[in-house]
Amino acid sequence: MKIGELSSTTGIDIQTLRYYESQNLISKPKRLSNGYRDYSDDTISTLQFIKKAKLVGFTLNEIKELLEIQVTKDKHTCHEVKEFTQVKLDEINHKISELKKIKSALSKIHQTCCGGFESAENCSILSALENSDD
Amino acid sequence: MKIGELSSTTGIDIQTLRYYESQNLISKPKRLSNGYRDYSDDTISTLQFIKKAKLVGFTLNEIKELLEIQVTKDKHTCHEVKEFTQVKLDEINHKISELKKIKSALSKIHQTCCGGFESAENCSILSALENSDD
DNA sequence: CTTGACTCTATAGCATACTTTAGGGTTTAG
DNA sequence: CTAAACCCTAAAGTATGCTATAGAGTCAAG
Repeated sequence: MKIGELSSTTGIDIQTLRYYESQNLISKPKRLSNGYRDYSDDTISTLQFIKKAKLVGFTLNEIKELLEIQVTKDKHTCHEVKEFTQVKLDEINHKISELKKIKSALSKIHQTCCGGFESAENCSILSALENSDD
Repeated sequence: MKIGELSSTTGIDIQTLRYYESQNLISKPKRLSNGYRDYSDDTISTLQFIKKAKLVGFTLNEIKELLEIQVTKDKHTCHEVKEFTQVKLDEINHKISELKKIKSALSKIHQTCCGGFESAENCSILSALENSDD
């Protein structure tokens, strides 16, 4: 699979794919005899993961760490992996709970704010958050 | 409340506070007779919201939009607010569901990966995501 | 056999979100 | 009254994550 196909499959710009390679987010692909990059199908799921992780606020470096989770004799012990995944799980739980707060505030605005003729209560995200009792 | 106190209260750098002001994320505070900024307590909750929204991947511009939600005679109609909050709610639901997928993959690694002596199955985030059937 | 679409490397530029620097005034404790 | 700790503006610099440009080779169709 050449870079153009990978790009249209994943919706990630060709330049960005080369950039990700330079940052070691995706492994260096084989090359065709003419020097063109020749990607394996596995790369697609890596890139889809990168897109999703970026969406929810992980940096490229954090994503690299997530992709590097592995237990190998010479690199990472079980203990390290357990510890790292726990830290990341805590982070993710925190993110989910913050998103839920923002969600309930927005829901409140969406549902009640425009009930009457310009009823002004809970019309700002901050007041909707403050009054949230869930 | 002077800028230093606001900074230590919120954990946001003084320079960053002035930057947020310049980007109109927080409103311009009153000034003391000596020209020092004099913040009201309201600013704290705005800044806490900014921190949380940043954490979950909103840009400063998106955060500004969220903070600007208001139904006012001359600016935003109910319809606009309804539409905008719906779009943001969809985005947030998407983020939550992506976070949950990553969470369940990490959980799987955390729980099963180190069960035996370097059992190698599901030890990468991608294989844990692929095998996820929830 | 050439033209247009594709690929390559290397480098420069850009948007976002800070962060630091320079140069200066203000306040407060000793 | 001075030194440390605080505040001010304006402008330059930095890190991250792309995005565009230049200059060149490759390939497939007509």
